This record gives sequence, structure tokens and C-alpha cells, in this order.
Amino acid sequence: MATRNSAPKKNTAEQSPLETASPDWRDAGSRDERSRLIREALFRAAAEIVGEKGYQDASITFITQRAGVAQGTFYNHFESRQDILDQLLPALGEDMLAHVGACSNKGKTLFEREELGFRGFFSFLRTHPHFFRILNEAPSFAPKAYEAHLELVREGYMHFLRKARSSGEISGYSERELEVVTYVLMSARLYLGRYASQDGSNDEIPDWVVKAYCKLVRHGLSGG
Amino acid sequence: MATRNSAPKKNTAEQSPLETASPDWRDAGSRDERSRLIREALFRAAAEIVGEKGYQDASITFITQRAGVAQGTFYNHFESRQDILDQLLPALGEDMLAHVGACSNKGKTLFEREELGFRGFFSFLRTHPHFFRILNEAPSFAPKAYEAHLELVREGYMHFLRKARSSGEISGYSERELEVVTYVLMSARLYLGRYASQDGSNDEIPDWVVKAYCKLVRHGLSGG
Amino acid sequence: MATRNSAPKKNTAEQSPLETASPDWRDAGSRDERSRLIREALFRAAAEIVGEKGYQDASITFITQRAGVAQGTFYNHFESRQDILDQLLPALGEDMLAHVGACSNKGKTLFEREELGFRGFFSFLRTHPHFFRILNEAPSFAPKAYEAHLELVREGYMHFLRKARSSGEISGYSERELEVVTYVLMSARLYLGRYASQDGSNDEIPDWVVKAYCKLVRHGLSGG
Amino acid sequence: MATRNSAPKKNTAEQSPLETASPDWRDAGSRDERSRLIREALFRAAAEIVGEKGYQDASITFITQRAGVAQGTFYNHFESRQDILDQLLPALGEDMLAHVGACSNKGKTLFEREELGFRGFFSFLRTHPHFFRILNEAPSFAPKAYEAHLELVREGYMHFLRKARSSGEISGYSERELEVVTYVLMSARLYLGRYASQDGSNDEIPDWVVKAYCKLVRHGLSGG
DNA sequence: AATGAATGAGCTTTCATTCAT
DNA sequence: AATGAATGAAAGCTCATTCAT
Repeated sequence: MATRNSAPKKNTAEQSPLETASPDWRDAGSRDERSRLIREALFRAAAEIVGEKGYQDASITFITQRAGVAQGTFYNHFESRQDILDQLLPALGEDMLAHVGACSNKGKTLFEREELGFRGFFSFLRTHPHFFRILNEAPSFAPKAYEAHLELVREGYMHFLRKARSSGEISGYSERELEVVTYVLMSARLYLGRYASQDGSNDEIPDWVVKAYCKLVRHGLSGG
Repeated sequence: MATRNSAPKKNTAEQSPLETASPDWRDAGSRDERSRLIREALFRAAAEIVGEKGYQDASITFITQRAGVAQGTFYNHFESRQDILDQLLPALGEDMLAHVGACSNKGKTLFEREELGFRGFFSFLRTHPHFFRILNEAPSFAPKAYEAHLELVREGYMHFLRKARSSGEISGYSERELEVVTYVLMSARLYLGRYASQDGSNDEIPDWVVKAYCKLVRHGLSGG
Repeated sequence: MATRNSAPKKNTAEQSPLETASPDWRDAGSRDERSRLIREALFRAAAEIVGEKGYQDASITFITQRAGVAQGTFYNHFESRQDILDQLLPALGEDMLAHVGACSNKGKTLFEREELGFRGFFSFLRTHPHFFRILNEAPSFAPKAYEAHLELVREGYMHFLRKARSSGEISGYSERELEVVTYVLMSARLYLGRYASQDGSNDEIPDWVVKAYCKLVRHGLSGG
Repeated sequence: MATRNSAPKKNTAEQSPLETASPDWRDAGSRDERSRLIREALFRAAAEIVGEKGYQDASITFITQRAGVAQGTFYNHFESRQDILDQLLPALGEDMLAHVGACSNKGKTLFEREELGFRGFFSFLRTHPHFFRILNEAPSFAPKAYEAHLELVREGYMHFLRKARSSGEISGYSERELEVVTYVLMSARLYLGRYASQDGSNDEIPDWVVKAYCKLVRHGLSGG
């Protein structure tokens, strides 16, 4: 094509006057710091947009606009649109696991831990309102990332259940049957997520939901 | 809900969008008959393509090509691309519910019925290989249709559980707690679908998976 | 990306007010006729632009603008940008060969024919002012088309020279040496083209240039 | 280029894989010396890349990468991308002329010299494998440089032929007709280059090609 | 002088939708 | 009612050039 000869002008027009709340990376000190901040701004913007509008509408134009940088800048930090989409779930997923793990660890028995972990998942959803959609749509838009995430969660859960089985808190389930249980419990959180993420409501998950879930799990597992 | 278009839509017989011997619409007699056949061909084509490649890649070009009609013809039968995508799940979902209901009804006790229904879901998946993906990606691509479907299934399930509660087969759960249970059971099927749809394999879901699931449900519900 | 939902508007804004002299395809009768005219308009536009600015600047935007159609229309007629670029030389090359052949045939002897062909090449350049650049830049931008063209011309030329050799008009050259001669004569036209295409001048090639060329060829070949 | 998230690795040594003994500019002593070496590295890199991939793909990124300097450094040494491209042919062209002149000078008669020069051109092609492409694509990508080069060569050639005409070795051509001859001979080398640069082969041009060429020239010129 | 990230214009291509036939 | 070409907005991505460090 015609050689692009025009001289790039400074970013005069300040970014999208609308929703941009970009914690300004322009204040940065070192170049590395600045670069890091921009990368983070892009990442945050992508997470927000996917959380709000879905992967589908997370266009580069949108993401960079919200991050307050030029479109080209995106490609200094990520290889492609798919690249950043693929990184969303792993990054947030790790945070989620860490949070849930930390919550769960405060319990003593299996069921205490399960309840705390369950509650932890929903408190994470409240502090990370984008996570739910990022996770939910991942199978369609970031399948590999989703599989990896699933595997990670599954491993953790299986480990957790195996220990409980060894200690006798779970009875009547073979090893491979525990995997089935794992899937059921994992999926449950996803569907019950609707109790928590009702359109930006910042409410906690109702207590009776937790109770009902725990009841099901407790009897389902210990009486097996 | 998506606006159904002006074309006379017979919601009556949409079933099995797949294996029908595709009665060529060119053989049609009357105008109306011909029109109906084209509409069905488009619907079937859309279902197949979404099942195979996902909503994302279900372009009008592709759908009309597979249906064997011109692109413009599409808009004589559906309002928009989104319109047909929104109709996919409701139509197939009804079939699914009918099938699962029929299976379930053969059982006598709650748990017999639940097992039969559970198995019925997976046998439906085998006869309708597109359904799983259509259902799975619906939250991202046909959110309203998905909500409607969920509502429908929830209603059915709740009805089912309520009856069991009345008859004493379920104990220890309040009415609204049954909703939580409903969500857990609904979601479980979706995740356990992985055991059934491994790469187009036409295998039945393994028996031990069913057993594990039933164990969890039986104890979870009756001991509550 | 976000589904493109906006309704396409009619092409109200008449095309580029500048250089478009498009013989209006809107007057067309049948659909096929219309389609053909558009394709031709695109082709002509591409040829003109390549002739004027080179392959490099022959962007789809430019081509469609000059042809007076929307950008998308391009892809109804050509597979890709490269596709149309690849078709430029073959199409014009054939015309050129036909014209040169027709001119040449009027001569009786080898040298008469060669002179007539030589003159014919330059008269073609005058009636097809874009051909020179299309041909010249083809090695860089449409290498396959260029090779094919070269081969075609080479074949024709070789055939021509072989006959002259059989009839004794050329002496002292082996078969494969004739190939060398062919290349020399072919390349000569390209360089001597500068005498003809001096910046849009519509002047004929100076007679003394023809004379000098013929002298070189005549003695070079007959005295070999 | 998209920053791969790994640590910023210095672009240590990507330069000239080809012929250059690449005197690393990092060894340089004085400021000026260092600057000169960088400029040369850039120049060499550009020549190589154009020779290998063509002007089109000679991006600043690529050139600076191969030269082992940062992108910005480029603009301390050249005004623009076009600037360096415009300098490629003049620089190499001079080398070529010098080499061909040196070869040619060893001959006594016009035709001896012409043959030696002709052979010299092709031996230059062998030692400077990038030159052919740089020259060939120059009309498209560095037209001014190309015209200048052509002018230079033409001057030299004309001078050469004029002398031969004075000495009677060429007869029957007027002064301005010699220009035509010049163009023919110049262009011939370009097309006959195909015999020499078959796919990176390092073979000499076949002897029979030289013979055929010389035959054509000798008779063409002396019998004129 | 060297760096390399930021910039944004500009590219090719896709595709839902329209509409003259 | 069926057709299928025309439409044009919008997408992802590239890269010459600038400039703060």
C-alpha cells in the first residue's frame, strides 16, 4: 500500500470522555514502570469490557479507548486480540483460587471448609464483578484458557476431596466417583452465581442459598 | 424475546433438526408448504452449523448455502441473524424437555425418575449432537433465549421436586431451598455432559458416572 | 466483534468528484450486464491506477472509489487485491500480443515484420498508456503473472525467429542462441519504451529510434 | 513488534549473515567512527534485506533488527525509509560500474572490451547477489535513484561507444543512434541476468550465452 | 547519540442487511 | 416469494515516524 508517510501527531484528543477512569499512567516514573502501567491499563480495560459486554464486543478499539492509549500501543503489549482474551481467565482464575483457598483454609472440617470456600467464591465475585462473565463465556471464546482453568480447579478440588475421603469425612465414593462429585460442585457455583451477580447488585449471596447448598453437599457426601 | 417475524411459523414440528431426510422444498406443492419447507431447511441448517462451528461462525452466507437457498431468501423467513439464533434453543429445548419428561415418567419413585431423566438427557444429547453446543454457547450469543430456556427447565424441575417434597421423598428443604437444589442439578448435567460428548464419540455416558450422580442426589435430598 | 447491525444506506454520495469518468454502469439492463460492467469498471480502474501510481498505491479504497462502487463490491468480483493485480498483465498482455501480431503480419520479410512489430508495440503503448508501468512493475508485484507473460512472449518470439532461421533470413545462430537473441529483443522494447512514454506525451516513437534499432537487429542477425 | 512479555533482551547480533565481515560497531573508538559503523551496518542490512525480500518488505523494524540497533537509531542516520532505499542503488551502482570498467579495460578492441564488460557484469552479480534485485525493483520503489543510475550507466556506455565510433570500430550509426544502441545493450544485461541468477545458484553465466550476445553485438555494430 | 514504546493513519477483508430484478 | 449483487460500517493489524528518557 501507499507508504504511510504522515507524521504521527501527539495524542491531542483526550480519550473517550465517557467511561474512562484510567489511573493515569502518564505520571509514571521510569520507562519500565510506565510500560507496566499501560499493560495493566489494557488488561484492566479488557477485563472490564468483557465483563460488561462480553468477549464478542471486546474490540481493540474499545479496549484501547478505555485504557486511554492508541490502538497501535495495544500491539506493543499483546500479540493479538486473542492473546489478551486468552490471558484474562488465567490471571483472574489464579486470583480466585488464591482467595477461595485462603477462605477455605480457615475451616477445620471438610464441611466447614467447603462452606467457607463456597462463600469465598461469592465474595470474590463481588470484588471482581467481571469474573463471572469472563469465566462463563470462556468456553466459547478462549477454549484453551478455559480448559486449563477447569483443570486447575478440578485438581484443587479433587485434592481437597481426596483428603476428606482419607480422613473418613466422605464415605461411599470411589476415586473416580469423586471426579463426578467435583464436576457437580464446580458447576453448581457457576449456576448459583446468579444469586450473587444480579445486575451489579453488590449484595452478598443470601444465607439460605448457602445453607441449602451445604445441606445438599453434606448429606450427599457423608451419607453416600 | 426476539420478535418472531411475519412469516407463518408453525411451531408445531421443528423436532429433530438433524437427521431428517431433508424433504427437498423444491418438491413442494402449495405455496405455503414450500415456504414452510424452506423455513425448516434454514432452521435445520442453522442448528447444524451452530452445533458444528458455534454461533460465532454461523453466518448468513453459510446457513443459506447449506439450506440451498439464496442469501436474500433468509430475510423472508427470519427477521435477522439474531432472530434465528434466538429461536434455536427454545425449539430444541422443548424437544429436550419432552424427551426427558417421557423418560422420567417411566419411573415410580423420585429417584428412579431422576435417574431416568438424567439418562434421558444424555440419550437426547446422542440423538441431537448439536444441542450441547447450542445450549452451552447460548449464554454468550442468545442470552434472552437462554434465560427463557433456563426458566422453562427450572419450572419443570421445581414442579418435579415439589411433588417429591409433598410426598415426603424429599425432606429438610424449604420451598425456596428447592430452587437452589434445582440449579445444582441443572448445572450438573451441563458439566457432566463432558463425559458424554467426548469428541463426537457416540458412546453412552458411563454407568459409574450415573451411579455417582445418583448417589449424591439420593443422599443429598433424602437425608437433608 | 460487535455484530454489524446498521442498515446499509444507498450510495448517495456520488463517487470521488475528482478523476472518475466512469462510463456509468447504472444504466445497465440485465443483472448480468450490470455485473459485467461493474467488473470491467473495477478492472479499468485498477489498470489506470497501477498505470498512474504503481501497484503499490493501488489500494482497494482507491480502486473502488474510481470505479464508483462500494468497497465491499470489489469482493463480489475479485477474490482479493492480489487477485486483480494478477489479472492485469495477462489481460493487457494478450491484447498487446494480438496487436503486435496483427501489425507484424503485414510484413513479408523477417525484418519488415520485426520493424512492424516493433512499431506496433509502441503504438500499443500509446493507446494503452498504463501498460508500460503494469508490465514494468509486474516482476515485483505480480511475479507469477509476469513469468507467464514473459513465457508467452518468448514463445511467440522464438517461433518467429525459428521460422526466419529456417528460411535462411537468420544465419549463424544455433537454436539455443536464438533464445538469447529473443531476450535481447524483448528487453530492448522495454528500455526503448522510454522514448515513447515520456510523461503522457502522445508522440509517436521517433523514427530514428526505429531505424537505429532495425539496423542493429538486421545486421546482428543476418550477418551472425 | 509486540513485546513478548519476557525480559527485554538486547538485540545483540542479528546482522549480516552474508558476506560482510561485519566490523561490530560496538568495538568502535571515537564517536565519529562509531557513528560511521552504525550507518554502514544499517546500509548493509538494508541492502541485504532488499536483495532477499525486496524493497516492499524492507521495514525499518527489519533493517534495524538486522543491523543490531534500535528503531529510533535509524533516524539519526537516515532521513526516512525512502531515503535509505534511494541510496542503495547509487552506492552499489557505482561499485558495479567500477568493477565492470576495470574488467572492460583489460580488453584492446571494442568487442574484446564489450565481452569483458559483459562478463564483468555477471561476475559482479555473483559477488553481489543483492544487486540484481535492488536494480530490478528500483523503478518501482526508488524511481529517482533508478533514473540517476540509468543516466550514469548511459553516460559511461555512450562514452565507450563514442570512442569506438571515432576509431571506426562502429560504423553506420549517428551520435543519437548510439543512444538507442546503448539502451539495447543495457537492457540486454538485465534480461540475460536470468541466465546467471537462477535461484541463488552461484554458477557463472553459460559461455554460449556470452557468445550469442557477442555475436549479435559484433555484427550489429560493425556491419551497421 | 541511542533507545524503544507510543502513535494513528491506513490497509485488506468480512458480513448482516437491503433491494432491484 | 426468491434471488444474489451491492453496500459500507467495522474489524484486526502494520509500520513509518516521533520523542521522552
